[in-house]
Amino acid sequence: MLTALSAMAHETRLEIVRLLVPCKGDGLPAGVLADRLGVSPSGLTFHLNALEQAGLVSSQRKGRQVIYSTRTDTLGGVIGYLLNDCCGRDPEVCAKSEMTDFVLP
Amino acid sequence: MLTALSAMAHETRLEIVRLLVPCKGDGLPAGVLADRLGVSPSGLTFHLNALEQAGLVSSQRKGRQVIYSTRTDTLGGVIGYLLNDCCGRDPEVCAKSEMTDFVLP
DNA sequence: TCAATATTTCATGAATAGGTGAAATGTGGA
DNA sequence: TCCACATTTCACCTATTCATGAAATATTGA
Repeated sequence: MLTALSAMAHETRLEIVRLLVPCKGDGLPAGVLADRLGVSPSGLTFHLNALEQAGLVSSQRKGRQVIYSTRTDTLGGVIGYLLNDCCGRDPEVCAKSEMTDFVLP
Repeated sequence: MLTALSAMAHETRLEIVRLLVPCKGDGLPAGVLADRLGVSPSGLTFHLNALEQAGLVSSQRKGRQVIYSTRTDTLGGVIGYLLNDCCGRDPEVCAKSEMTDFVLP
């Protein structure tokens, strides 16, 4: 579980997840991700490996491209872990997590 | 937001949060945390600083002890950020986050 | 087979995280 | 005031993370 949290605790990797989630099962090729994020190919691979090892994304070769997509089960699992296991479904925490206008203190 | 995620992406710090959440506003003194976690005083301070800077805990001196408690608003905010901002309230992610029996893949 | 495209692997180096223990600080009681 | 307790600060060291660029690998089409 920690590896999944650590994996998400990086700007580029969080951005990868944000780009992939709306694409659902279709995913996006590594090259497109690299372009949109403005990172080098090898840099992207580094981060994709971290996400894949954490079970947050999966990959599938299609021709000469490699398509990456999110694993919604793991993604939900991480959030559920924080909500249930770590915060014990504390009512105040849960209530705040429903709000969409949160700004860091 | 990233600092909060990074702050939680560490075993000791996650454990601190888990110990503090059920204590609500009462919190726990640093010494008690150090004992329960089996970490050195200076090591504990290091992690408490990270959590406090991320807005996840707050501290208050009471006599010679320093009492730490969680900030449920930030805690909920982090989870809400993942759920709303990062995963766009994706139905599958949300559904999985409600489950309490998740095991890492 | 050759060349072009897409991605990964590898070696290198800088920056940061985090553990340890000694010293410093703040607080209360004798 | 002096001492004990509770916590923080500091210096030091090691391991890890991450960025970079060159070389290697896989795939397709000419």
